[in-house]
Amino acid sequence: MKIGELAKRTGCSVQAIRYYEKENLLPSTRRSDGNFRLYDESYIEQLSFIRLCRGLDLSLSEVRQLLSLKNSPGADCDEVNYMMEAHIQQVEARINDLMELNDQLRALRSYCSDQQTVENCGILQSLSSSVDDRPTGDTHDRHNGATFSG
Amino acid sequence: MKIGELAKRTGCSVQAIRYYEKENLLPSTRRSDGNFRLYDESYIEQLSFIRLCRGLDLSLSEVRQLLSLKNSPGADCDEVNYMMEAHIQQVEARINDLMELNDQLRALRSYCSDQQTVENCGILQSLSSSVDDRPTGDTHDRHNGATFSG
DNA sequence: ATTGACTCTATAGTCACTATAGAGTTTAGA
DNA sequence: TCTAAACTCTATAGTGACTATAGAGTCAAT
Ligand SMILES: [Zn+2]
Ligand SMILES: [Zn+2]
Ligand SMILES: [Zn+2]
Ligand SMILES: [Zn+2]
Repeated sequence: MKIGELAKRTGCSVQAIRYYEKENLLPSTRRSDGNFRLYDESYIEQLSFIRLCRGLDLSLSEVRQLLSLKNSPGADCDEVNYMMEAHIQQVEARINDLMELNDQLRALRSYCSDQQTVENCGILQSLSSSVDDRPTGDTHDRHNGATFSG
Repeated sequence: MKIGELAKRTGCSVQAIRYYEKENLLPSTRRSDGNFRLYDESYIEQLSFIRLCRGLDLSLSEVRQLLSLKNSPGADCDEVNYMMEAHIQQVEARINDLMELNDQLRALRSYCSDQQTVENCGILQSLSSSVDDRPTGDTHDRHNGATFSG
């Protein structure tokens, strides 16, 4: 099976598959005479595993860890648990952030009644007012927003 | 006031301020003899406005729109409302996605009881199983994930 | 032989910045 | 006055997980 068929059967894009290979999430395949990648059925499962993890918002680096654990069946699964726990907590923190954000947005929206001019718009007025009792911001970090210092 | 002081007083990084200028969210300033940017007090408010919007997860392009509306006080504020509405809906959709995701993650976590080997880990087993009745994924799009076709 | 569909690599772009290099400027103290 | 520290400047590369594109090659059918 060539890459296009694999893409179609897994719902991935062709470029994503090549990207996963480059990032060592999928092992390199043999190639045809014309240098086309040739996949066997096992790749469907492997790629589906990755897709599933991505659907759970796991980062590629987390998926890489899971894959490497999958390949050491004797190890115990502390690491899996630890990662899942950390991931869940991140997701929950993000949910809390967003819900707080949502409250603020709704409050803001309520400041604007119908058909006013921008000049009198409560939304813009509120956004332009002083910011003293607001949180410091930066609470809405992305999943892997590490500060890389090397 | 030089850029460092503005940064300190607003909680922005120096680079972010320069970035906002480059992206036309902040007007260019006059410069000192040595080509340093010089800001007056009004920039504190302007930058705070931007920060506040960003704290609400508004994209820079949305902030740009708000700023340009702020500068046409006679216009009516339909556009503000429309944008806020769309933004709120995006945030709420994202919250719903994440809550569904969270349920899945918690279910997954419950499959692993204490101290098992990877081989027997319910989490990995579940992730490796077939994917038939799962959603198609790609529901967790980022804020501005437009497909630019130009 | 040619068309069209597919594939290849390499590269640039997305977003909102951060980090760095290498240069110049200003300020304080010796 | 010299110098060192602290600051600023521009320009460029990097972040994540891809998408989009260019320009070339491959393959099957006509
Ligand atoms: Zn995670
Ligand atoms: Zn209004
Ligand atoms: Zn928005
Ligand atoms: Zn387990």
